[in-house]
Amino acid sequence: MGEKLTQRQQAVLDAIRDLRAAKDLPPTLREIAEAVGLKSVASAKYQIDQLKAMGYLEQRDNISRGISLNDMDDSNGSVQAGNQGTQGNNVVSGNFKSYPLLGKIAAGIPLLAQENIDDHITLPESLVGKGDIFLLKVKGESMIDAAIMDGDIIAVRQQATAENNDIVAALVDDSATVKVFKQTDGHTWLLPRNPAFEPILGDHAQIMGKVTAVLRSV
Amino acid sequence: MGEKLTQRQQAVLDAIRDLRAAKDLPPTLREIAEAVGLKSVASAKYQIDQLKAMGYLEQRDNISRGISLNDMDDSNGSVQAGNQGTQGNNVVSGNFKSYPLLGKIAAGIPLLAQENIDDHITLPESLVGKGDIFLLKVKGESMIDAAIMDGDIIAVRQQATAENNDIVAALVDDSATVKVFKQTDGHTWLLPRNPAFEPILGDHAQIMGKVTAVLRSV
DNA sequence: ATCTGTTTCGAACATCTGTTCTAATAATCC
DNA sequence: GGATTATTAGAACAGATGTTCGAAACAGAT
Repeated sequence: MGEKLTQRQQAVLDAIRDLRAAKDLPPTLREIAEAVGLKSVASAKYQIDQLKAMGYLEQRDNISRGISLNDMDDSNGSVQAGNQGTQGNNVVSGNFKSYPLLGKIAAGIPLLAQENIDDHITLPESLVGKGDIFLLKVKGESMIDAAIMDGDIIAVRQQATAENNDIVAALVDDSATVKVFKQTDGHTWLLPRNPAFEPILGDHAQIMGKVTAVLRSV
Repeated sequence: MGEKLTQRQQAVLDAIRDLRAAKDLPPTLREIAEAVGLKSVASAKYQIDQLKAMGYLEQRDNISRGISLNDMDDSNGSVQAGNQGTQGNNVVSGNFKSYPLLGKIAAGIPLLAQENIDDHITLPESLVGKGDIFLLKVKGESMIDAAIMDGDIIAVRQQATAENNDIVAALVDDSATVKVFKQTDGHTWLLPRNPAFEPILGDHAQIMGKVTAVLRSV
């Protein structure tokens, strides 16, 4: 079983792991086929059979979603010199979670209360980071020089305070805003990253959290 | 949902938890029916519907083994409307696919050949759009005014041509670059969105595709 | 090119699985 | 007891899912 994995096989294994994490449920053959770009279920099954024969996974007969991965990380001999480097820089893999997308913030209600939640989006945790994360849709161009555009979705890690130059989401007059956090001689400022906008005095603002990711669909 | 559970309901919940633990897979309605001693699938479904209405579990429509228990720790009886942001129960929305992250582009080789693929990332299709999508890691600041930073990951929909003002990924001298596509009087230009960079004559460039999404971890 | 082995596809099929209906049974209340 | 509700059962159906087969597409070697 020490064989080297083809790119397709690696993609299938990655897809199984990610899909399982994303939905908290092992994928079906069709889901695998679609995720990997195979147009036939039979092709997915073919790949599964190969990987099964190589010992990379198990599949229970005739059981829906009966695929389970076998942990065979490294330590396996016969690792050819070939593709070792590719696995190192895993940008995203593994943990997926469902994050709430906040809509209009209602005054006097806990941030993550049902009333504030518009939707849920499942994303890789490695993309948005650990902690209590929620999502916000950016309105306006005040942060354009920080490469955050109108309509972008930002991930925010909940925290009551921040450090200088952090990009934070804050609640000012019951509406959420994204700005750069800056504290000087006793005052808190929320700075835009756009010359056309004015800094906001943030002494009475409530820091929602720190921006940990930016997502944009164009 | 403060109702008291009947014996049968408790048995169903226990069975779901036990079966899931035993096989590392949520049970089907028939498996539940057998475990609890119900002779009809419909009876199991009836119980599931009850528990679902009471909020003890979720079930995804028409998805096999789509039952997941809701953590409602009875430790505190006063469960007010403002439920904590229990991240656990997903409202998983949309299709997930595994997309290849391209690394260094090798000359004369099809874009999506094995040699070019560094990794795979599974993302919601709704984020990156439909079509043949691949991912690229952005290097450099040439698109900063389009809110694309160094280190961002972009999703690219493969297509050989583009329309004016599209943001495209193109292959120039065997290296990938992200620019704005512009065609004027017989010439193709690849325009940066940063005054510090010069336009590139793209007549001999190969258009890889159009940028459909931008992802950034900060 | 031809051969050979691998991979993909499409379709048909069998089975698993969720859904919906009706009727029968059990439990509860008056 | 009778009436009402809750629960179970059965069957038929629809959809999801795994399996199998043959042909086609593909890649690599001869």
